[in-house]
Amino acid sequence: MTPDDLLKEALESAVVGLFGKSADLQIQPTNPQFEGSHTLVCFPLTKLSGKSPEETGKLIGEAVLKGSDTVSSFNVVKGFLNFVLSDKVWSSRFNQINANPSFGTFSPNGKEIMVEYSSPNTNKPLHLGHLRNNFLGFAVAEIYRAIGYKVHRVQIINDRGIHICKSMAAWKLFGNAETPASASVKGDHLVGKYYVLFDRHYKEQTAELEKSGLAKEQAEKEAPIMKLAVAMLQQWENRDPEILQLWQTMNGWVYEGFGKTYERMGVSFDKLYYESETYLLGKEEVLKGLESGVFFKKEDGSVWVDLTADGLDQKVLLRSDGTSVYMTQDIGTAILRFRDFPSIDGQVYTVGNEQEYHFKVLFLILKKLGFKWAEKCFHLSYGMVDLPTGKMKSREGTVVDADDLMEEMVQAAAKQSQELGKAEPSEATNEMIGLGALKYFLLKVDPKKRMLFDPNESIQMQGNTAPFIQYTHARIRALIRKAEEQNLNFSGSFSGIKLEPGERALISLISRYPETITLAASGYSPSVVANYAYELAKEYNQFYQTVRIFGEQDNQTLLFRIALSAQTAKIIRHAMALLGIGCPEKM
RNA sequence: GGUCCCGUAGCUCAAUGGAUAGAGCAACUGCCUUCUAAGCAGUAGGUUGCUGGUUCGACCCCAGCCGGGAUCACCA
Repeated sequence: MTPDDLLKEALESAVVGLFGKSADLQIQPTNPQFEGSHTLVCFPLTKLSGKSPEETGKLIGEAVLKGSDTVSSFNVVKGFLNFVLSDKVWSSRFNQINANPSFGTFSPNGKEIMVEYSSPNTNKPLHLGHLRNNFLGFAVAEIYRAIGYKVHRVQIINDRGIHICKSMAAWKLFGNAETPASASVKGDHLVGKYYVLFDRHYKEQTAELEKSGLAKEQAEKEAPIMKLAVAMLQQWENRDPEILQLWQTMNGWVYEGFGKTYERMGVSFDKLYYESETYLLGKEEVLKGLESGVFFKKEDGSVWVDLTADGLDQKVLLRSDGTSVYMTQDIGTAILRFRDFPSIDGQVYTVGNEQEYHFKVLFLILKKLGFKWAEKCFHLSYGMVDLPTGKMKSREGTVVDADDLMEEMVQAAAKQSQELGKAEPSEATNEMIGLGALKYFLLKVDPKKRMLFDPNESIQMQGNTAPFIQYTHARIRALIRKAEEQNLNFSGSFSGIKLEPGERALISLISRYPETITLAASGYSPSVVANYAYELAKEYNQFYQTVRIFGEQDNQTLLFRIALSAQTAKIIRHAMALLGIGCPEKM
């Protein structure tokens, strides 16, 4: 039984004993400025007791103190009844946790979930926004795995469409057969270069056409380079061998580049879906829906869904020329996924909040098509990452490149280590610290909130950051090494230890770790885990700084403190791993 | 204009309807002969955008305003 359960039981019997019937008891963690760990809010009980909140609290407190040995003392402040639980309760809880090597992970619950993240276009390298997306999706997947789900990590790769044709067009015109090898550039960056080049020429051409008297809309259509890209898209749909070849080659470059980026990021996928392989299925399903009357056709041949009755708009699903749009292929992809994994209990789409409307429509369409699993689909919508200069715009060159940023973070970590005079910081350690700082920075904020990334200030290693937490872990590991050198055996259980307030607080925090993971999972919010890890590290540092562990004379207490430290390090490592962040042994 | 999200210390962020709204950064003051100072302790910093309402109790729920953002394409 956890301390929570013990107290709840004691409280329930006290309330029944005092007032003759049970009531809903509101127990919450005690505000740190008061003594105790658990607080009963007494206001709701005044109706039952017929007394003031203070008196009610006092009555209940006395009854609990007499009726059980769970509580060692209590105090009442206003209507709040604060309990100090007995050391016996805490140390037995600690023994329980200590004896459970898999504390924090739940046994398999037989459920399956699919988490989609990343899902980039294949025409340019990954940027800061993708980093938030990937870290978020990866962490949510890890958190669900921790609570017992079987997790399928997937992405849909937007490998076809006008965007890649733009890069292809520019490469064909100006590339001189350049390859990543010949240019010594990562493939995704090379393809991105031509995407930018396309845009530059496109702008020049439309400007000239406008000067010669064309309307803006007309000029945009008539620009020769755009006409080339559109022609390539049509050739692609007609399976033109030469175009397919070029398309495959350039996508191949991108995949190779992405692969390196993902590897450094520490994310991976169990299965990849490609738009080029799902869009036709989507088209089929839309045509089926047309037959069954879910959709309708306009005079020009385009196919639409009418969602006005649901408070939404009409939405095009097939263009008048029969080609599919984004929505079409998303319908296909969703159906394919539930075909591939019929027993999944949920599908999470990690996609920015600018697509909220899109997913609302998608899920509604799937429901209208009669797929019961439509309600299992969830859009994990997250806010944009803004720069001090405003929104990132790839066309204006204000994007923060993922590869560059990761490299900068690792360099910054190396520099920091050097300035602090750390001994022999290994490359692996710098990598863990630099990337850890970046991941933590992006994950500690509630996903649905927009966040600001200031390149000058965000590379920070003190305070509420991953390096702070990692450092706490490394310090504990140093303690453990010392204990092992001295052949101290700190496994096993402890009793009769007189606990310091900081030790009680630590055990209490550790004890709440499993429910923290559950909370993070149900809210799809790794920030809950991040904030917990920070709280735990902070609490431990206070303990570390007030108690001299190896200076302790009592052997049992010494061993207990080492065991408590070891347990803290273990949970820090576990929690950080859920965020995709490693913890070095030394730093 | 319709729909949705956000507004908390100078800055970046916390706070299952509960106590005197908390951290970090930046500023200032202390603490390394000690288990790692990427640390700890302290000072200062607030009308939680505004106005009402519900409640014993509201940053949180409701209504209205103000400010910021997203979205409403035969784009993705």
